[in-house]
Amino acid sequence: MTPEELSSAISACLADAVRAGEISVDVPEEIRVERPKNRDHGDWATNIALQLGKRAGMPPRQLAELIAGRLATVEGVASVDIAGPGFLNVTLDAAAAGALAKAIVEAGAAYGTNEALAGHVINMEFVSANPTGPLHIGHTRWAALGDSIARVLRASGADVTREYYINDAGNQMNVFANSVLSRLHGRDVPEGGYPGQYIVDLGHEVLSAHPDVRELTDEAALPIVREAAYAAQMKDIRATLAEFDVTFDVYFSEREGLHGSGAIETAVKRLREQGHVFDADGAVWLRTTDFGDDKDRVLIRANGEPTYFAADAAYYLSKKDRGFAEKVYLLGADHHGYVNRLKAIAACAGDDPEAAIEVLIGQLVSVNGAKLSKRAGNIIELKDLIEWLGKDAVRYSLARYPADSPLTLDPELLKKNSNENPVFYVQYAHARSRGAARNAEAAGVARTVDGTDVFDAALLTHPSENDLLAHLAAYPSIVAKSAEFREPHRVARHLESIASAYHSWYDNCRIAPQGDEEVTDLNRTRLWLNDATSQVLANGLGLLGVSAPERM
RNA sequence: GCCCUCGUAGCUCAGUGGAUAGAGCGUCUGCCUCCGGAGCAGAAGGCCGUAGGUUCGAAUCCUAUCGAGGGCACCA
Repeated sequence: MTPEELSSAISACLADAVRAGEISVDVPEEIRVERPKNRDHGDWATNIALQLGKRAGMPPRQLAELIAGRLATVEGVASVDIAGPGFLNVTLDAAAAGALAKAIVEAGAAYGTNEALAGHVINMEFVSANPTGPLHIGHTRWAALGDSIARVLRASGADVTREYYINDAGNQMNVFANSVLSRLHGRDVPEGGYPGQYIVDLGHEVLSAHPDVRELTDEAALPIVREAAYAAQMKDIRATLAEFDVTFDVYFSEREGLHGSGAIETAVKRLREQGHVFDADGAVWLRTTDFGDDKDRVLIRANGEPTYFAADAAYYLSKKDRGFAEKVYLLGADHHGYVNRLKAIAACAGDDPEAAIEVLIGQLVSVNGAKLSKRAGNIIELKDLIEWLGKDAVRYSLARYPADSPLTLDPELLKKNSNENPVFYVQYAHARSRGAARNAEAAGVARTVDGTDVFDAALLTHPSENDLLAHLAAYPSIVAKSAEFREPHRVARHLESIASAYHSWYDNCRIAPQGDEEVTDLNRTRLWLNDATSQVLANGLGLLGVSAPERM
């Protein structure tokens, strides 16, 4: 019996009591069932009686008794106790709890997926680093978390598109091109240009593609250099993201998608039709103050050039037109002033901003003692971070904390291949369970005998088995919560609990027989539980973009 | 000035109304003739920034205050 099944069983008990006229209260849709910290409080506990007591006009303990009496008769429930002011503490039959092990193995990679967000069509925009330089530490947190959030949302049934917005329009591209051009001629970077050795390297790349570019006048060379350097830089960014196991479904070019296609002009026109555009001081404005912004924003400058804000508006409409009802923006803490403007755009476009736009703000992350990249001009490059600490360690340590907490990573810890390092602790649990399975197989233990599954859940009676099963049982609801709150760290933390429960179980319960002992059904049943643990760890690590090694 | 985020163990951080506030690291004590000791079992360590409020119950919600970081462009 899973916590979800127990939850609906309690719900049914309540509904039954209502039908019988013993209480009068609205039965909540979802009843939270939690794993109590104290083992004396049973396998699962709920405070539903405390919550409903007031509404039902009945002392919580009395309400708890109505539920407990019914719940105790449910198949798989061994006992129900009422504790304290009205907590319900439920203990399951070993067989009812243990059946889960087989169910997990049979579900495989699908265990933990759910349909809570089915029907949601979500666009997630993140990273969106400018194509004028390499990815650095400022991009890593959202790269890791954004990708994991997308995976968790998909695991909950959502239709997610990961999008990277390329700021390839505007003056910065010419500044970038001028920097590369200067370096390629051996000159210093002009005032306000981009520093860093990588600009020189880009120059070399441009030269190998266009050997004669140095013969041209600067004016003639500039567009060639710009396009070649831009392409080379984007290639570098994509390669780094690939190394980080982060993939995007869409790379959206501002230049092609908005400026080249006339989308900005169209967007201004559409917003004007909605009645929120006005002209003043020679410029074209959007009246965002109608929707909570603290000042109106310029769309088209007095000189006729569209602002960055106009591009934002057009980009919003592009997402809307492409069918994304929900648009998620993952931004750094330095962009929070942007949120109201963004929502005002949605409102001006006639959408409900709260439903259409979700902005997640991430605090910056720092790494103690990280080497600054001379190549890229004294920043910490993501590429270097991956090479230094390893992709798994970087991704896991970022996924382990919620985005809004300021974070300082300790590289000395991350480099350790031991239990001091949480990523290795979890990966090791997986590798160990695979090793245990190999060992069991060598000892003649198999989950099936003559084509028939051998599994007797009632044999899983050890307290550590009960504990491990409960942690495995909670996994799907952790994934669902993780998707609901956009917080993959919940998955990471739970995997650590599972790893701990597994190690403890491993220490207490042998899977393979010892010495000359016969292989028993207990060995076979435990192999199911072992393999179920491997499966859940692998599924969870997969959501975090971290590998689940067979051996370490 | 206005706005946002964060103050929890020595350190890095979980914990979005429930039972004795948790994990990892660090410190201390035990456990390897037997499936991976990259492990397990245990100990010590807390005025949950501070002060009020809400209620059966608050680290959690509200108000104030102190501290840290960030934001308030016809820049991109």
